[in-house]
Amino acid sequence: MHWADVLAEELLKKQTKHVLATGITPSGPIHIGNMREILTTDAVYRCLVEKGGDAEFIYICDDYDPLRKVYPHLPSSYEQFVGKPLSEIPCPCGKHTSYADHYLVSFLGSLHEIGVNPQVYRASEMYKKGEYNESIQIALENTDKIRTILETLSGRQMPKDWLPYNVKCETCGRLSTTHPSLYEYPMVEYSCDCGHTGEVDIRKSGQGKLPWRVDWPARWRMLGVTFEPCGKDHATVGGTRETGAKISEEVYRYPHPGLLVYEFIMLKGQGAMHSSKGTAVSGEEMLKMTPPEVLRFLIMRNQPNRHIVFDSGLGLLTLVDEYDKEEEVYFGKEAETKGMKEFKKIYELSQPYHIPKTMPLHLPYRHLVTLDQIAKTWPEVKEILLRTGQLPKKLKKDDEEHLMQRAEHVRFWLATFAPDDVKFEVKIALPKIILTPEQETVLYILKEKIPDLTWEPEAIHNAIYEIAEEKKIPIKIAFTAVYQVLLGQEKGPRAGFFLSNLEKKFVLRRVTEAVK
RNA sequence: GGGCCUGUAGCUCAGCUAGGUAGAGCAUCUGGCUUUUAACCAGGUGGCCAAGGGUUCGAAUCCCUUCAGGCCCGCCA
Repeated sequence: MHWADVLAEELLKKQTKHVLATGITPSGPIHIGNMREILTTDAVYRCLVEKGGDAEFIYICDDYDPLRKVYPHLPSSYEQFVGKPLSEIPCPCGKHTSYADHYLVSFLGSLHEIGVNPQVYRASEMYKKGEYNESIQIALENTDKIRTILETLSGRQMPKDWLPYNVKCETCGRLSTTHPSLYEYPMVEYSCDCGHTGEVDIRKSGQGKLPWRVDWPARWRMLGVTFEPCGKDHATVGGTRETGAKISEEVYRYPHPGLLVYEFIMLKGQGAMHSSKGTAVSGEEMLKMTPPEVLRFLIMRNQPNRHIVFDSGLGLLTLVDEYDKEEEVYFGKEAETKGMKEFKKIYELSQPYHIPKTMPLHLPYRHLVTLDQIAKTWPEVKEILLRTGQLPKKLKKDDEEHLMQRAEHVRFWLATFAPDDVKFEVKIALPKIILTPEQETVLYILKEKIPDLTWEPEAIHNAIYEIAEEKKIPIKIAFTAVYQVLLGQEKGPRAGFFLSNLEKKFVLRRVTEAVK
């Protein structure tokens, strides 16, 4: 059984109604770990629904969290906002209502693209609407109990006058610089590093927030959460997962949800990825270089508790090939290979939206890598494909959209993470090169031959090969001559195939020019 | 120190949430075809499944111990 089915069945054994939650702080661009969290939840959600469960998938945007620091992606002027809730900081681009919204909007866009559409809750609104008020009161009244839990489980010492409540300073608007000193229902006294001292009435909403370790269990009860994945960093002994579960049961009297721990996604050769440290590959980039169904595939085929190594180099092409193979197996075009597990379910879960009724048109992904470099836009790529008969004349709309989307992902990859040895550029004019006499001979004969050649990969390749053989010129020299003239470099994509994708007229003109 | 993950062919890994004759891709070798670049097809070579113990008729798979590597342990996926 697929892991998501196993999890769904475990949940259904307890009850049929479920709320699956995921919470992500919009403090910066989405990163790769967010992708895993959200897709893991989505997988369980889909399985629950499929099995007749009454499931709800919610995403809680932690936009009431304070800005921790000036992240690498922010201008230094954001120093002044450190400590303020993300929902009350201006948008970096000026187009959104707040800092949090800026990232939330693009985050939701990303989610939509990978086929995840949860119900969105904003922590800032929940606090301001007073939905947290009761939880805040319960927390404050159980201060000692919470302190004991945190101190015994996590082993850290809390300050003497610590309260499970972070006041938002009425003067400077910061959450992280205040020090609550005394709670006496309904007032909390506090002082702030800005010099202000005062007190807030917890019956009024939006005056402060619960610290993360308390906030998390509080919302489980408020929203009836029954399942929520969390990263391995929370899963350590004494971590938020453990304290949260205990606070949930002992303070909020709510059975803690299933807290699935998932492993991190590592970047090949670079270890785990971190938003705060500035990542080598951001989630945004990962999304732009990996077709959505392939990104889902990567997550779905791996058990959550196993780490994933993402290779943004040539490994990405292999991943896409593996996905295509899986698709062929799913549609019965390829035999299932031994050790291929749960391919049916994995394929279905990999679809952002609908499962295709018939197999989508396949074009080797590597092929697109070449074509994208010959032609600059999709219509041109399409034209080549049609001219060379690599696409049926009557291209289905779905297939075209799919191919076009893949071509775009390839283009992004080429511009960013593709290794140099797959890159080339067809030069608009004859590059400044010095040809050896042997190469000139090859090109001269080739020029004579081209007009009568059928413009097909094999014919072209054979023609070049025959010239070399006839003139006793090493094959390699013959091929480099062709690459020199067109690309200005010694290597390139497989020659026959490559030239057949270029226009015959163009090649003839270039070769003629080169031997003039 | 603690937690989790990993250790299977030369390399990258699947198989371990159904215990039942060890799998794929790449590399290599042979042939098709003296065919550059990660070319294509057919076939071959190649593994004491990290080590040791246990459960079992039977273990890569379950349990225990050990060794090695990775990640995490204020906030962070």
